[in-house]
Amino acid sequence: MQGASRIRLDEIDIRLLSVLQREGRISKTDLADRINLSVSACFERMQKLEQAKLIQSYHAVVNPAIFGNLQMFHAHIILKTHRAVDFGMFENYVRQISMITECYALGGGVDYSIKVFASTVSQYQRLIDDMLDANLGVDRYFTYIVTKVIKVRDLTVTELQDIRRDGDNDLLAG
Amino acid sequence: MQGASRIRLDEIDIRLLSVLQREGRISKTDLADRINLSVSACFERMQKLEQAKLIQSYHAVVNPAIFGNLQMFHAHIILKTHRAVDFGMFENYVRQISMITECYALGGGVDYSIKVFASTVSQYQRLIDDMLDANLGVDRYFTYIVTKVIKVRDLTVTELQDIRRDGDNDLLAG
DNA sequence: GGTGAAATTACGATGGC
DNA sequence: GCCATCGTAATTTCACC
Repeated sequence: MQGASRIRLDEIDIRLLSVLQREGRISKTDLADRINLSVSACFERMQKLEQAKLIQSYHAVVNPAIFGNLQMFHAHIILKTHRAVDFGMFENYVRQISMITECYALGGGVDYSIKVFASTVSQYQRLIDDMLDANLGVDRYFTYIVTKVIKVRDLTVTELQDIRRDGDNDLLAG
Repeated sequence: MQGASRIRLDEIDIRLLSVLQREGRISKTDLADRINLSVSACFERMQKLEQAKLIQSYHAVVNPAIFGNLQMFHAHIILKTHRAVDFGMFENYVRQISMITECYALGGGVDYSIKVFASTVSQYQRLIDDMLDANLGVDRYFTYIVTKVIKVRDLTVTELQDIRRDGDNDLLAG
């Protein structure tokens, strides 16, 4: 964590963050009401949280099916060689492909996991073929087509707090 | 897609969505400036897009390291039996576990992929052990610890448009 | 660090093009 | 479908506690 941790968060800050996480465009007046604070006090806290980058950004969520539904794919990827330069090349490649929305390096036998969005299976396969043709040293890949989305969400601040508390207990007990 | 597709989107709508996707808390006045529209015209379009649920929600992104960094895990899960009731039980279980932030049903040999956040490996393992103890009919599971996040982003409206266009070309050519 | 009131600016409805 | 106006409401500053 960067300079972010320099701020002490009290209950009010947590509630402020919780509300903004769920209602990113709520007016400051309504927000102040919600957390039982005067508008100006609320405003100052909000500014402080933004400046400290504890609030990183605000976004509208646009219906992803706006131009028709897309198919989601997961893939696991294993490289031929495992030097820093090999990883670097692969990572730079995926960063520039917009259809690849997520990429993680994994511990164990698989090097990378990627999430891909495409209109069709053949469009996805074209992306994979292009990747294989790009001399990135991909040894093997495994495609997992997503047949159903059961759950997708971000952790709320309350959940972050709960997980951390529970994890700390774990250390004491273990 | 629901009733959402009943609206024809022009260039101005796309730009409006693009701006709000990146700057979810921009004032309507600034938004209007940005897309070269009067405030009232901009306001009307924005309302229309919200009512049509093309804009689904607004959110503040809170620094997830606010209480210290969490470790991310991916897991693949295979059930013993594959009746609708087996899938239903598993899916209801993961829906109520907040540390599991994503869950997808996959085609092929693996039934489910989940994304889990935990403070420590042992906290993660406790979640898995609890899952195994819950009589969900889990046959096997594979844990993939995330060692590095290369990329995480949502698709922009422009990218959604591009993917769709490219996918349509694909159908014509193939 | 919190409040309340004042000046500035944004919002959202309405009527006209 | 876009623009201009206008009363109302929200925003942001500031002096004070």
